[in-house]
Amino acid sequence: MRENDINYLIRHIGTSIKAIGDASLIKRGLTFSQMQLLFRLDHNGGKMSQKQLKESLDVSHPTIVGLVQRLEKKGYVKSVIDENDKRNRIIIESPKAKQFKKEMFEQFDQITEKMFSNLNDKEKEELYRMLSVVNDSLNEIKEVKQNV
Amino acid sequence: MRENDINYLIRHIGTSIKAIGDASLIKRGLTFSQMQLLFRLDHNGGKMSQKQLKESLDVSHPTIVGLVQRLEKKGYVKSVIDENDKRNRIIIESPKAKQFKKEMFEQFDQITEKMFSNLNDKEKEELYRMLSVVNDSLNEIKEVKQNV
DNA sequence: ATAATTTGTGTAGCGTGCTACACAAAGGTA
DNA sequence: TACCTTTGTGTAGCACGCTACACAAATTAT
Repeated sequence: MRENDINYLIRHIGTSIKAIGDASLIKRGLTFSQMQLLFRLDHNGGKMSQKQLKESLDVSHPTIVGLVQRLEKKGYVKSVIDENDKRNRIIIESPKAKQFKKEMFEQFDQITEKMFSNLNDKEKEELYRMLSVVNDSLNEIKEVKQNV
Repeated sequence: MRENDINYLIRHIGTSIKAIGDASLIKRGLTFSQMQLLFRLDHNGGKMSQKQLKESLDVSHPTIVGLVQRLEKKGYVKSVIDENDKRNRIIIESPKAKQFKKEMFEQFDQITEKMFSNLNDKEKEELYRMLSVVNDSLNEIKEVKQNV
């Protein structure tokens, strides 16, 4: 076992998670990444600035712009300029999102639960802990690179 | 902790691995995914069919086509039609790849090692084991979906 | 008050993953 | 032999990551 085997596996799992998530959301015209955004938005009261969303999901700002634009086009989200600070774009859960969110989120939980069903609770905790350690290391590495 | 926190983390780590890998390979004009392909190719004697590569990396065939085309354009790989079976495309390590591979692979090992340096050997083994379990579950889920 | 900087966003363009469609080569069947 | 199926590739087109560049609004400094 080499370290590269782990990162190959992580990347491969990431792709699979996305594929399975996308497949089970296709009926609603949503993708896994779009669902993650709606999830965060809802758990923050259904109203966040684009900047907050970017930080919550930890992606680049062009990525957020794309996600929001596609969600808005499909009517899951409305976006308006903040009149108090016109640099800010405020993203708001649409009535359509509110209407479907209960069943959407339940379905989503079911899927994600199934993905890890072959690990027991203790293992899941341990997996989460180790992944957090790795994630922190990677963030440090990225910061160092930025300072060079 | 919820299952979705794990898959968020996995996807986020995957993105970070790619970003760090890409950044450290940019001097050679390579990406992390391209490097993974060169790695597999080299460990299989420097000569594989495109089909074999696709299966080894477990990606779709259009993905392999893209990777190979970009690597060939940069001279890291040569691709020829198999005269015995003209459906097959054979991918061959170029002299340039052979020349640089020792230092490239050493550098690559260093980077990947650093990513998991905050876990001890036992933890790495355990992480690898649990990820393998999850990966197997996901492959099963994907197969079921295909049969529907 | 004016100029310089910071902040938040948008666009362009690329790599890499995917599915869907198309096609030629090879193999199997009538 | 002629037809049908399988196999391996290739292309089109999309989503979603990213960096680099651009710009207006807000803030800070002179």
